[in-house]
Amino acid sequence: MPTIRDVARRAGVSPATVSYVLNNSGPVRPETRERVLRAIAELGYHPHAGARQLKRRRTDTLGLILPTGERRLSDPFFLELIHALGDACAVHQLDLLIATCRDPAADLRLIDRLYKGRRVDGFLLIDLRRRDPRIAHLQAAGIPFVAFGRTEADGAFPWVDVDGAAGMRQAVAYLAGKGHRRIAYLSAPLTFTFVYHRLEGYRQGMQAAGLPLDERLIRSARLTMEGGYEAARALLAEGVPFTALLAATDLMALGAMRALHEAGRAPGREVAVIGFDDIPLAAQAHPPLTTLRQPMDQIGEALVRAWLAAVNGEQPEPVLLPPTLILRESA
Amino acid sequence: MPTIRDVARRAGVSPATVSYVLNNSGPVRPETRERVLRAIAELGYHPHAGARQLKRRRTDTLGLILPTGERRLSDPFFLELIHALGDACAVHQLDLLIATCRDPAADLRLIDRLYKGRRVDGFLLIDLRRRDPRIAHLQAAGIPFVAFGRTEADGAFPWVDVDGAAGMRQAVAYLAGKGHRRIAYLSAPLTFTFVYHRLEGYRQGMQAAGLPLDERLIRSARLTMEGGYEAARALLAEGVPFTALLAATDLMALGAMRALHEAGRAPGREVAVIGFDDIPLAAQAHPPLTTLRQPMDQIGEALVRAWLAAVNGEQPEPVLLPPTLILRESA
DNA sequence: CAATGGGATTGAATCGTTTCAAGCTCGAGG
DNA sequence: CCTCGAGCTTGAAACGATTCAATCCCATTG
Repeated sequence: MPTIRDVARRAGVSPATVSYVLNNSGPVRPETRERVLRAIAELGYHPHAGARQLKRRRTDTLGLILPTGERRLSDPFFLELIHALGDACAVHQLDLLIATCRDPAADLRLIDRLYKGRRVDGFLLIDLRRRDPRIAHLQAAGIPFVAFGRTEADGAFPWVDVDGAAGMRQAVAYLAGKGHRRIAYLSAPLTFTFVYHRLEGYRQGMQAAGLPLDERLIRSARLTMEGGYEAARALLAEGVPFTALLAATDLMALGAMRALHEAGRAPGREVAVIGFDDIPLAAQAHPPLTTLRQPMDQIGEALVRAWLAAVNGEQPEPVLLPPTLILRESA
Repeated sequence: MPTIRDVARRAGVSPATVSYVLNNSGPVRPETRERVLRAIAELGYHPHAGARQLKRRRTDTLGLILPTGERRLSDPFFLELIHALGDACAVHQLDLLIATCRDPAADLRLIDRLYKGRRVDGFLLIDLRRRDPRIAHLQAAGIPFVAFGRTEADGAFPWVDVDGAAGMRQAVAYLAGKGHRRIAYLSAPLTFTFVYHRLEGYRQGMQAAGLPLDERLIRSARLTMEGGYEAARALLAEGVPFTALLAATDLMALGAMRALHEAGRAPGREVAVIGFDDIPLAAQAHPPLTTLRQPMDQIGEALVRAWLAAVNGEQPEPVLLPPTLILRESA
């Protein structure tokens, strides 16, 4: 494999000059630059990442930790997120390092190992809890990071999030506009911040629409298809009347639709259903699921941008992106 | 951040000794080792990845490229795969670098950049086509890799795969054993090797069971839920009789179940349905989907193991893992 | 008691970059 | 014709580990 010296020799210059050309630092005469570039191309030279890293004290690598213990992230949404992140990283010439962590207690150690071992310049936190110990740890250790999602305190740390409350308000308003008055809501354990915000949005929406808030219409279930199915079944079994149903995630909405089908209350026709996320499955459901789309590309881009700022020692402003109501046939 | 010299100074030894302790290379007296380990712990020292990389000519990093162009990998199966890989990497103290590539033509260049820039020691190929240009490229360039899946030629390269043909044979045998004679099969574009193998397995299974092969029962569709839905609908619309249905993937099976429901032919009761993959959604379907489970943990482990061998210059034997028939209520 | 030998330890070179300070070239100005 | 300085270019010193060869220590043996 050619090194910078080989390039230098071939171009008849010194390694320093090659470096200047590579990084656009330092003044280089156009014809010299030309010669260097030609030599690079001819040799198929690529700078050695480790060596650069050693000297520049930068890895240009972003660390993403996938929790895989209690709640294994099997929601297809995360696959979309990974794709979006990968794309955004590519745009900014960054690499994406993914680590999994079975033991939820061990992820702090994993973070330390990756950062102190200079494998990554900083982290991207996903799957945030309302009280998230990772935040304090990272802040205390002075490790740059950006979170996808917020914590309860909304303390001063950089995050990017989708405005779940606004989304749900919009959904409720839409349903209310169509005459629905009894709108059920499938929530989930409030450990996760986004679940909490979305529920708040529902409440605010109901209030804004002047609709009474019947707590019996609010159910908590697991964040899976099955969770949605069971919650909807329970709701139907208890005979609490409702004409529309909002779910915290698409997956739950899909499960709920299943329950409605089985109960003979055709989703879309007899009961309006709206989900959240717009996973690929949503469009393929029957009927196609009306949902609030998370702007994946913007999320990826915002996260990476904020991450870069954080790594450069800045304090990037939080970013709150609006979801978009995608009207399909389920509502 | 402490370096190896700091540790050495604190332990009263030379950097060389610390290195020996860290890597278990070279002889070190127990009490010296003890002192060094204490110093490491006290300082919270982690070796600098870049520096090691530079000297050892190893990154201990495995590259995974997610194609994201034509066929964006939105099948939840890939999320499971990523998890399994991450876990296996953790076991072997490796890091997992994920890159996405929008332009299908550009992935060869991406491979070169990552490898020649010594960001990874080798690659993991997924989503294999029957004729896959990446194989030739990697072989020609002498870049270590392991594929998840095979190509048509089954040329001499290391791969790990799940025996799709065996799985489908088993599924057909199971159905035949229950008295089914007319078993429909939802296939997909044969570009992907696994699709081809699974179809072959179906054919072999039918033959082995002494069942007639009615080509009208074999449909090709897209590898999505919608694809399965449409294919099943077409099948029903044409009135070709069948009492059981096999699909190339769970996602397709899920779509087909939807079509059966709509046509009033209750899956599980009136039509037996079997999928392939055992994605998390399968167990949550209604009825829960009988399917062939891919042994994710074994796959991850086998891939990483083979990858390590390949990186060490060996020619690891291909590994063909058997899927397991998971009986649920759909068949 | 001196020589020997093997295990433990160390000094120094090296991996491939970046970057500072120093050097070179060449045209303009005195 | 010399000096000066701007603009390019370069030599060499890091960065933080690994590893070979050399040295040191100490117990054993003749």
